[in-house]
Order: sequence, then C-alpha cells, then structure tokens
Amino acid sequence: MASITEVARLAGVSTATASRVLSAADYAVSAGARARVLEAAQRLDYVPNALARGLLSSKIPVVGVIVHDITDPYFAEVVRGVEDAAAGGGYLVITCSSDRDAEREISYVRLLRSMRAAAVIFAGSGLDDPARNEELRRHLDAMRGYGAAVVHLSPHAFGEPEVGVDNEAGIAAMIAALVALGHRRIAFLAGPTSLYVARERLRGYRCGLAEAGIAVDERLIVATRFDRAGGAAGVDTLLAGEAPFSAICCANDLLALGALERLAAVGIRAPDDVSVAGFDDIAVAAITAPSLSTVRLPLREMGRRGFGFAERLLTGDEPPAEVMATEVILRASTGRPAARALPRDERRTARKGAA
Amino acid sequence: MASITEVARLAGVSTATASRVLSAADYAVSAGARARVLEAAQRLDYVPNALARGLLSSKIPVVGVIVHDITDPYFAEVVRGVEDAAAGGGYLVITCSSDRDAEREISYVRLLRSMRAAAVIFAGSGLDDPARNEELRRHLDAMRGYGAAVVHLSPHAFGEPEVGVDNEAGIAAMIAALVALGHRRIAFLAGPTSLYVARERLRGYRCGLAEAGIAVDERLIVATRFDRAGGAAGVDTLLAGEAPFSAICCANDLLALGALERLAAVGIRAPDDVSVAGFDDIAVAAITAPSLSTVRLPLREMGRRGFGFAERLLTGDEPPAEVMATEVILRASTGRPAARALPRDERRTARKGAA
DNA sequence: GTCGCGATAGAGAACCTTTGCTATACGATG
DNA sequence: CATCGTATAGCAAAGGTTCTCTATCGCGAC
Repeated sequence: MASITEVARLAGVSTATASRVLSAADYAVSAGARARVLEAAQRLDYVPNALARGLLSSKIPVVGVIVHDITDPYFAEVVRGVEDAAAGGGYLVITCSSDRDAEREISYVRLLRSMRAAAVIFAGSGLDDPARNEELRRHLDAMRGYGAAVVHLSPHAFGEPEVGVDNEAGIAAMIAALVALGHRRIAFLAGPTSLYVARERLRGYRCGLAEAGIAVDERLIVATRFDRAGGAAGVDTLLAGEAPFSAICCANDLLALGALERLAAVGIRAPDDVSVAGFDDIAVAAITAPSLSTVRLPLREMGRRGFGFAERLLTGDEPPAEVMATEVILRASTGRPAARALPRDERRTARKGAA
Repeated sequence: MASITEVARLAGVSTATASRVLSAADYAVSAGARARVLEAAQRLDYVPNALARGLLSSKIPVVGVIVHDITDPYFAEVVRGVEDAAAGGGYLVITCSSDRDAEREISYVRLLRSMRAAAVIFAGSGLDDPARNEELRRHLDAMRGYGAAVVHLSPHAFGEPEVGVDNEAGIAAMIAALVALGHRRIAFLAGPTSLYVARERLRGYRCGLAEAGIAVDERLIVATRFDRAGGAAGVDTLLAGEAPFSAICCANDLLALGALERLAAVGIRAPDDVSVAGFDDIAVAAITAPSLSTVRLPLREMGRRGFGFAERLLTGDEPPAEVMATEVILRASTGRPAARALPRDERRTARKGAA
C-alpha cells in the first residue's frame, strides 16, 4: 500500500506538496508539480489513509446509528436514509443493534468514541435507566468534546429529539380516526413502559380519547414487548379480560402485525369483529392480509434529516429542532365497530381450539 | 479527552508502561504500577484512541458488509448475524447499501480500504461487469495487502463464496416439491441476469425440471428486477404470454410477494388457481396471506459464520469453504395444480377490471 | 565479590498525514 | 540596483499508540 511519501518521491516533490495536491486544499501548487503528483498517485494506486487523517483531525468520517434491531423494518428504513445522506459526504455508516439493552448500547457508544466517529445518531427511543444514562451521558459528552455531533430521532432521557415526529399527536390522530368510524371502546397495546417513545404514544392515546370525550378504561391498556410476540400476547391479555372493546390501537406496526396474526389464529376476524390499527407504516403494512391501517412516519426522510442535522452540527451550526408530519393511513384492518364487542364468550372455545 | 500520556503522567509511569497495562499485553508490570495506571485511567475516563492503534497495526476493528439494500429483510438479517458475531470481538459493523450499482459498490470498498477496515463481507451476489470487477479486485487486493479479510456469502466474479448455500440445489428441491404436488408447467421468475446468484438459481430451475424429466419451456422463464415490483411485472408477462402454467417458482421471496400481490389484484387465487413459491424465507414470508411456501436460508447464521470466517482469515488460518443447508418450507401458497392452467381467457377481463 | 540473569521500566522510533512556518526564487517597483 | 511582495516548495512537528531496544535493579551462583 503506497503512502503519500512514496507518491511524493515518485513525483519528485515533498510530501507537503503531494498532500496539498491530493487533499484538494486551496493552496497554490504549480501546474507541473500538480500533474506529476496526480500521475504518481494514479500509478501507485494511492488511497489516503483515513486513520492518519483522523488522528490529526481527531475525527473520522463515520457516523454511528444506534438502533434497537436492524431487522426491524422501522430501523432498516431509517438507517437507509442516514446512509443515503451520508454517502454524499463520503461518510460511512456503522449500524449498532442494541436490542434495547442499555449495556449493549453503552458498549457501542464507547466503541464509537474510541474510533472517533464524527457523529452518533440514536434512531430509537432511549431507555429509562438512570444509572446507565449517566454513563451514556459521560461518553456522549466526551464525544462532543472532540467535536462529534450527537442526534436523537426519538425521545430520550436528555430531552426532546433534535429531529423527529410528534408521536403523541400521531396516535391521537389515529384515535380520532377510529372514533370517527364509530368506535368508543378502543384498547391500546402500549409497548414497554421503560421506553420513552412508548410513553409518548400512550399519552397520545389518553389525549385522543380525552379529545373525543371518552373516559379511559385502564383495563384496556396493555404493556407489552415492542414486537410481534408482544402483539400476540397483548391480544391474549385483552381477550382474557372483562373489559369490552371493538378496536385495538397499537403503539407500533409490529405489535399490530402480531395482534392480527393472533386474532386470525383464534378465529376473530379483522375488521369485521375487531378493528386493528398500527403505527409507523413499515413497508409490510401495505401487504398484510388484511392490509394494516396505520400512521405513516417519514422514516427514510428522518434518517436523511438526522444526518443533515449532524452535518450542520459539525460545521458549528446550531440548527433548530425539526418535527416532521405524520399521516393517518386507513387500509383494510379497520372498519365500523361490530354489533357485539369483544371479549365474547365463544372466544374461549376458539382459543382452546387454536391452542 | 485524556490520552495515554496523561494517564501515564498521573500514574507516575512512562507511556510504555501505561500502554502495557491498558492494552492487556502479556508483559510483566509490577502490581503497584498496574494499580496506579488503572486508577488513573478510570479517574481520567480514558478510552484508547482506535485511530492511533489502527495507524500502527494498519487495521481497525471494523468490518464492512456490502449489501444490496439494508431495507431488504434478507440483508438486514445477514447484517444482524455479522453484527452479533462481531460484537463479541469488539468489532463494529459498517453497512453499505450498493443498490446493485457497481459504481457505488466500488466507492464503498474504496472508503473501507481508506479506513483500513479489518474485513469486508459481500453479503449479496456480485454483478457481471468486467470493467468494474477489475477495479474492485484491485481494491480488494490492496486490502488483503494490509492484512484485511475478504469474504463472499454469494457467488461473484472471482469464484465461489467462502460461506454460503447451494442455491442450485435449493431451487431444484423446491421444483421437486412442486412436481410432487402434481405440477408440470412451472414458470420461473428469475431476477436480473447480471446477478451471479440469479443465474445459479436459474440453473437450479433447469436442473430440477431435468431431474423430473420435464422439458424446459423458455417462455416460462422471465427475467425481472429482484424486488416486489419485479414479481408483479413477471406475473404480467406470464399472463400476457401463451404458455400455460400452474405454478410460479420465484428466485427470491420479494419476487414471490410481488407476484402474490399482483395475482390477488387481478383476481387470480393462490394456491387455488396457481401455486407460488419463494426463496430465502425472509421473516414476512410466514405472515403473508396466503403464507408463502419457500426455501429457508439460514440468513443470520450465514452472517455469523461469515464473520467467523473473516476472523479466522485474520489470524492467518486458511479455513475451508462452508456450504450450509437449505430447507423447503411448504406453507399455504402452494397446492395441487388447478384443473385449468393459466393463462385463461377471462384473465384479460379481470386485468382490465383491476387496472 | 563479581558475573550474569530475570524482572521491570523507560526512551524513542514508527505508523501516515496535515499544516504552520520558513526558505527560495523571481518579477516588479522604487 | 536594492528592496519588497508573491508564488511556490520544503522542513518539521504533532496527533496517540505500540513495540523494540536499552537501562536499571536486585538477587542467586560461582
């Protein structure tokens, strides 16, 4: 691997001159020297050493994205957005799947810090874990200390996201849409309570009901994991309960997908027997059966803007926070409420039959 | 940001001693000095500079994964596998979505080379593009030159993958399964012909038919893009053609999903009117309606083993190539052939109605 | 008492690049 | 002709770490 020294030697100039040609600094270099350096660099297949550069500038053109799980379509989409924006500036994207584990998250951030990543973007929501958050903050402060940018796309312990959506308003809008369809007994699969974003969406649920003048029935709020298994479990909990409901609003699409599966398995039809709504509008939402009513989040654009925000931070700007719009998408999983609300007696038979 | 110099100063030792304590080299350091160094490092919140380390060792603990598109569940799953294996060794994973564009792929590899990534894993198939492949090879050779590992999980211009599956046998097995169901007229949505993996799967199709003693009808082979849109387009082509078919075997699940959608849109039922099979077994395959019959690839495990292979390469090993098993999964999208094969006359009406 | 060896510690080079400062040369201006 | 300014080029330091030598010390062996 040729270094700039060898390029300089071959070109018959000093490394300083070679560097000035190769790194495109605006420093006057005679046309002859420039040509010889370029020629030598090409002959030697010279590629600058980003580590040496980074050592000097205390930063390397790499942006880390902390996600909960890259196989979750939500995060894959956001990462793609970051990647697309980053590619333009010659940045590389590091994907870190934390599995919502504070320990793992911190170890990733530490690694990012050790290699002087220019930016960290937290795609997912923060966890409410004071001890860990203190340690996280220490690492992030250190990163800011060498000039790195830190951006959150979701609510977290240190405040509101720099780039994000209004989760509360989004869920409230979906509740309003369900109410408009005639639903009054709307259950809510809330996701994990330790996640800030889940809390925000839960607030949206309460707020949406309040706006419609409907009292909250706490028995209809179910805390779950934030994935398909959580959606299935949530349905079981609701069906085993006493509180009637005609619709299930889910804090994200994965929950809704799981709920839909479970309902189908126990012989309850959507939307005929119960309406189901999701949140996020991941790509599969459009092709499930029935297709999923949900709230569209501009995921890829969030990724792009997240990187854009980081970039401006890196130039010393202090850009204002951005809140992006959400949109209710009504597909086939929601409809008017059934004549008889769930849970019904026959469900017990149905569940036995399916189990 | 404290450097090792400051840690050494605070501990009252030389940087050499501090380094020996902190980098866990097996060099005798007195217990007293060791304790003071550790204490100082903690007090100063010292985190080693990976760039400086990398500059010296000409390698940084980072592995790049070249994928076609991280939002494609196939690749997300592979990346997750790499990530899980890499985390154990303190490696970070860089995701590069090339969009099957040779230009983009090369620019990513160049970037990876410039930052001295310890390994590159090509998760997706290579493209048949001689000029670009020459340039790619140059970069890869340079990377091997500084000690990096290069691993392919799919066929490519330079030969067989180091870790992968037998695509040909996998598709042939699915063809056999369809034949066992009674199908004789099986169409094939092949994906792009420029992709080595698509060619391999097409060979599997021909081979599977040959084994069943069925002649290939070239009109039933349709080259398409490798995504849902390609699947839909492929169905249109088949329906517009004259050749009868009772089943569609697709070179990957995304194609099958697109085919299923399009069939439903034009009023053709699966599996009653036509059977549809996919390949890969991405997570959604199990929850579509009808659920998709497909061939399971151990995607996450491929990622894990791909990293494992790279790791062994880095230690100077010459591990043998690994071929992993595939498994035919019959779900609801396949069944016995219908009495009358497609294309039927009434389809034209149906298509008009849907368009 | 001296020699040699093992255990421990430190000095300094090397990895590659950029950049501030200095140096040279040449044309222009007085 | 002397002086200055400008255009171009090079020297050398710095960035943080590791590693190869070299140095010191204490101790056992002869």
